[in-house]
This record gives sequence, structure tokens and C-alpha cells, in this order.
Amino acid sequence: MTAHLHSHHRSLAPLRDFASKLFTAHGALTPAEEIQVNTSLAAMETVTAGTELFVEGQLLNCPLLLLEGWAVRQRVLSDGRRQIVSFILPGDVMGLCERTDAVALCSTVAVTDVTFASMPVLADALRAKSGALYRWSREAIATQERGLYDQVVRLGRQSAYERLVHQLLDFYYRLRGVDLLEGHSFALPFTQEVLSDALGLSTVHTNRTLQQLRREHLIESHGQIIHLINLPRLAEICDYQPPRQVRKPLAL
Amino acid sequence: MTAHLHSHHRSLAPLRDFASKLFTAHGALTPAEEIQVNTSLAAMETVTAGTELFVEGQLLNCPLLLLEGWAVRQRVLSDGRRQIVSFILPGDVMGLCERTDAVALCSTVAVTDVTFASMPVLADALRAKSGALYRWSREAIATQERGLYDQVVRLGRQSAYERLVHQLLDFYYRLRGVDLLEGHSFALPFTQEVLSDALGLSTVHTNRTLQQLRREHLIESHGQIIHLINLPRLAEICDYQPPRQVRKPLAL
DNA sequence: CGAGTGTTTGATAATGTTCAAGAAGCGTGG
DNA sequence: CCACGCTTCTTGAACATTATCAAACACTCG
Repeated sequence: MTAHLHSHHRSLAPLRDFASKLFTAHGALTPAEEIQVNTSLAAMETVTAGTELFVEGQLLNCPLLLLEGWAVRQRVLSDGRRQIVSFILPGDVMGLCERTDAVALCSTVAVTDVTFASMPVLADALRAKSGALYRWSREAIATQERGLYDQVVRLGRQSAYERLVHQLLDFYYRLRGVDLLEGHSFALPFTQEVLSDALGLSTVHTNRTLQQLRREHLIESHGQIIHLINLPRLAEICDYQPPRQVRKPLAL
Repeated sequence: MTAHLHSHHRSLAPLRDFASKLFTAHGALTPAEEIQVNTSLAAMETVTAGTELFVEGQLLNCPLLLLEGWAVRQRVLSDGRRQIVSFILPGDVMGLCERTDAVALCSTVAVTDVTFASMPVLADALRAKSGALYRWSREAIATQERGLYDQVVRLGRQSAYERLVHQLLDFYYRLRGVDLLEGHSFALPFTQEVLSDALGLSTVHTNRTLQQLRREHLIESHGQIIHLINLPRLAEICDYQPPRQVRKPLAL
């Protein structure tokens, strides 16, 4: 779990565009913000899968914007069992908290190679209490918190089958929100063990439940690509509430 | 689930003392704060078990301080299954959030008759970013968030036995923190169904797991009173980390 | 091709649920 | 004080779900 830093990036320009589009849905940035965002993006970094981005207990002094790849927030029990608390997808921010001097409540680990940018301007915006970046940060945090509640309900009161479907729909709508779907498909860029540790299941059972969904023609999968075939039926199965749409750019 | 309001209170003075002691652990209040707290406490209300204090989706515009009784934060699935997300104990605050215009992410329901006071000064303090009340509010929110992560780990990766023990220890240390223990004992003032809905178990299994703990002489119970007999052993069973002590009054 | 990792399969066991019924506790009204 | 009705707790038996173990298979990469 050591950090491998690469100073080169695969594809700078697309990721810059990706990041810019994220924020502008909440309105225009100020020129100063624009500069800070661009400076931050210019310093983006890529690390390999397994890198620990935040250690549980560490001070959260600088938020990171995930640009590419997936990460998880997790806790590990003393006997080695792992529970993944939430997934971090491209466009999500890590280590952003309203409280100053807040401390990470679980560790954050890259499950693929990930590219991210350190974005102090998001922490500033959160404290400024106004502007597009503020609204974006606010919503990002609220969404993460809502995700935690969803996770509690999944784990506490849903069957393996329901949990899996709910988690897949969560991925689907989050990726759609940042325009990373390909049709109704997306990649799960990690092993079934990761998924199992998020759903509180054994890998064997996760595997069998996935097979059941395939047999029932509710999903298709080719390698890591998942295709959700019958969204209304899937949502019904697990009592999933699709998130309301992100508001279009507001006039300032 | 209708709200029954009583304008009379059982025991005003002890509850005022209880509330005052809560805050002073974080330093002296300003005279203005003191007045606001006292005004709020003078207007405390009591409602019966079953009253919904916050509805999921409602605007969180005024925090409530729970003075007596227990409440839960819960979500209900469309088929009626309920998951309790967290417990609210005396001394906890409800509906306090750093974000302005935040919305309740689950509903809050009294599981006993509860007495609470509406405390706008806590929301003010949180925005003021300094002072004893600010530090108290900050910590209250951080503690609640930590509790959510604990809940995810319990539900996702612990057995029924471990979950139950972990939850009991959580109650123990939280009640100890507000000086509501009687020796090593405390009351669980609700049915086993409530406990089951928090732990993600059937009531039958919760019942049997409690019996097992009694047989193993790890707990004793008389009615709703629970006595934890072997704290170190209990903590070991469920990998429980006792919270660090609340800091003693700070010099300003 | 061979090693390593991840996925799939089968058999078996453990864990937890459901259903149904009886016992115990508790408040209410006679 | 007792009888009644209600809720909660407890018990047993059958069942369902999920975990564990072990092995086979598949895929990727050097």
C-alpha cells in the first residue's frame, strides 16, 4: 500500500475539460476561482491502485478532486475484515469537510490507478458561503452524506440481491451525473472482492448473485463492463430512488 | 405518529442542570450565550413516544437538544422494513448541520416520551466558528458522523453477536459521557424490536443473542436495565474502540 | 507456456429468518 | 385487588440465506 507517484499524466486536456464541466453546472466561476482551479488541475497527479490517499485519523487540510479512476473509503477490523463505506468516482471530491481541522473518519484507498488534483479552492469556497464552487462543494458533501444513509439501509435491511442491485443503480446514476456512461453501460474497474466488501457479502455470494441477475436478463456483463437492461425493474427490486437531476447553470 | 405537545415538564431544574453541564466541559459560555441557552431551556417541551421530530426531507432550520428520553433516526422502505440509522440519547443534538438550508436525510422519531429544547444558539455558534458552544457543536456533529461509520461497519462486517455487543458498548460510553450511567448499568427504554431494527436483525434473533450474552455472564438484565459485567471482554469481542475522553474545560 | 490473479462451481456448514404459539409483564377499569 | 386485554418477550421447529472451503477454470502478462 505504498504511494507511487507519477509526475506524467495520461491525458491532461480531457481531464481538465471533465473538471471544468463539473463546476459550471452550478454557475460561472469568478476569474480568481477559474485561475485557482486551473492551477490545481495543472498539478494533477496519478498514483497506482492500492495507494492510500487519506489515512484514518489524519487531518483533512486539503481536498482532492478525483479526475479518473475509482477509490473507496474503508475501515478495517483488527482481524482483517474490511468494510468499504463508500465509493469515490471521478468527479467526486475526497477529504472535503465543513469542519475546520476535521479528521478523516476512515481511510481512502485507490482501487484503480487514479488521477486527482489537490483543490484548496474548494475548501475556501465552502467557507466563503457563496458562489458556484460553494454550491458545488455543498452539494458534493450532501450527496456523500446521503450515500452513507443509503449504505446503512442497504446493509441493515436489504438482501444480498437487493443490495447488489441498489449499488449498481447508485453507480449508474452517479456516472450518468458526470457523463461517464456509455449508453446504459459502465465499467466496474475492480474485483468482485471489492464489491463484496462494500456490500457486506462473501465474494462467492456476490458472484452468484451477479449470475442470478444475468440469468434473469436484468444485467449483462462483458468483462468488467456492466450493462443495466431493465432500469425500472431494477429500481423496483431494491426500492431505489433516482436522484433528482443536477440543476442547470443558474443565473448569478 | 401524531405529535402530542405538553406544555408542562416533569422536572425542570434537573434538566437545566444537565444541559448546562454539557456545554461547560468545553469552556465558559459568553453572557449572551448563557442567556440564550437559558431562554431556550425555559421553553423545553415534552412529547410522547412515537412523535416524529423531523421528517425526512424537511429543512433543518432549528436544532433541538434532547434533554430526556431516547429518539432514533430512521428510514423506512416502501414495504415497511425499517432501518434505524442512529440513536439519539439525552445530551445529543438533533437537526444540527453545518450546511445552511440543509435537509433532513432521514426522519427522527421519539422512541420514548422525550423532553427537548429548541436551541437556535447552537446553529449560531456553529457559524461563529469560535467559543465553547462552537466547540461543543462541532464535536457533537463529528461524533454523530463517526457513529454513522461505526454503524456501517457493524452492519456490513460484524455478526449478530458482535453487532449487539458493539451497540451496547456504544450506549454505555455515550451515557457515561453525559453522566447517565448507574454504576455499569443503564436502561434500554424501548422494545427489542427497536434494537433489532438498528442492528439489522429479526427480533427473535436479537432476543436469542441477548440470552446468549446473559448465559455467558457478559451482561445481566432486569427488565429494561442492562448491566455490562465484563467491559474488557465485551470490547474485545466486537473490536470496540472506546472514545477518548471529552477534554476538560479549556482556558480561554 | 507458466505463474499469478480473479472468477466460477459444488458441497457443506453456519448464521439468521419466519411462523406459530405460549408465557410474562403492564396498564386499565371494575 | 383482581380480571382483562394488550404488548412484549420467549421458545421450538422448519426454512432460507449466506458463508466457508476446496478445487477447477479462465484470463493476462511476461
